[in-house]
Amino acid sequence: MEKNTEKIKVILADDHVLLRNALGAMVDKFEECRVIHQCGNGKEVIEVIKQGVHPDVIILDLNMPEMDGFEAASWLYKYRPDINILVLTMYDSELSMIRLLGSGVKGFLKKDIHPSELKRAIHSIVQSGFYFTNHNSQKLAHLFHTNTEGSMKLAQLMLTTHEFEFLKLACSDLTYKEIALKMGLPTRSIDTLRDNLFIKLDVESRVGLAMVAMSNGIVSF
Amino acid sequence: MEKNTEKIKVILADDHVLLRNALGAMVDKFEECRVIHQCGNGKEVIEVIKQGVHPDVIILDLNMPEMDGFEAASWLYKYRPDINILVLTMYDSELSMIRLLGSGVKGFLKKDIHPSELKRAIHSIVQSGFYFTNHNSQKLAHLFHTNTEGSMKLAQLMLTTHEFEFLKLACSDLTYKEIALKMGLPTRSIDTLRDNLFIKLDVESRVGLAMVAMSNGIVSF
DNA sequence: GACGAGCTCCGGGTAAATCCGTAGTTATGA
DNA sequence: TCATAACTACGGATTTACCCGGAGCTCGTC
Repeated sequence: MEKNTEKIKVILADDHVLLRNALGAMVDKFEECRVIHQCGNGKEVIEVIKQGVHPDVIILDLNMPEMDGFEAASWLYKYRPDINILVLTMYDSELSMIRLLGSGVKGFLKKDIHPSELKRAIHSIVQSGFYFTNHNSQKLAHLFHTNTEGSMKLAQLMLTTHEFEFLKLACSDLTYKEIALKMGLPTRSIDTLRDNLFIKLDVESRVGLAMVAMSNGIVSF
Repeated sequence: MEKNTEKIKVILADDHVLLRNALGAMVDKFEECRVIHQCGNGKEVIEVIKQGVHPDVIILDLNMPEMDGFEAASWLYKYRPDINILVLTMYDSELSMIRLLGSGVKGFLKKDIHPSELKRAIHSIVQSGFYFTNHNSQKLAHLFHTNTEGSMKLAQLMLTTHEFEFLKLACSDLTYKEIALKMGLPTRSIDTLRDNLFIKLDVESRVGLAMVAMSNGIVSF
């Protein structure tokens, strides 16, 4: 079973068993790869890692129950910064990309790529420690581009802890007053948080906030 | 290539190339099945069908660009009611189930099932014309259960054309007044639409509506 | 026709969300 | 050290969202 120890050891995390299995079969067919574990959420990943398993790559889905890709990536970055993380996402969002970069994620893949791209990504991240498609690179380059609107846009997409927490709570039936209570902040501060997010995320209503949060995988549903 | 014509001919529609390919490879490995086409959206499916291709099963994803699973299923039901449709969805939603049943969909699959379940589903829908998991059956049975809250709940989940249209428009920055304009209805009617949907969908704010719409695949994003 | 059910429409009122401008506090860096 | 920016906090004014009750309308059923 475990004969060929030179193979790239991959852990796959996605809550959809069907797709995870299909993807796992595909990765296993890449000759130099071997899926050593499949997990349904971030917690399972961490448990496996804690048991001493040391993969070369972890392919993380963003939306998962129990513990999502964001949280899992943050944990891994903190306690096992040597493990390469490749995030596989439905969305093409600068917002989550920025956050994930902060969590030490070194590669992004949209789910609409060609299988050969996945293969290339795995090799790239193992060999060079990172993987970005041209598309991603362009986005990043554009974001970090100084002097222009680029850097402003980057600043915009850096959400503070409060903003992030608020954004998640805004995706509910809760009143701003109730959200303020939950966050331990005065209602007025919530007003400012909201107003700032309206500008940062380029929306003009709470529904807009909720839509952005969902379409960027920030809230799981 | 096309030697074994007795195989079950499958068309696969999902906008995520990676997952679609992985899934296609899996289905192709089921000995009695053969994926004859892969499509990225509903429009492509319809084009293929119009060209005279006649599959035994079409496996449809719900969220797709251009033309989503709802629209594709409706078209197929109208013009090719003999083709079996199997809907593959991320969500476990009674709301979309009801709507899809009305579009002639005869089988549902959540993306978190085991591969063997997919195989069983394909065979079942080809042989008996339908496929429901125990879970689905229970949901349906519960919905159609007369005399109790069941039938009421069914009625609740049957959205009118206006309600459906409003629900989609509610997932935006538009004001109710603006939505009213777009729909050509007086603002007061929008009020009633909203109030009814609050009850039907068991939420108590517009954000709640948006969340339900998104988590049931009613709005694509 | 009488009836209820479902859809559309309305008035008036309260609470919430949104907009405008202002200002204190911290951290960062020239 | 002073300037700058980012975060937090506030007051007051306006618009929007939400809630309550009522009423006409069509349609199918008995």
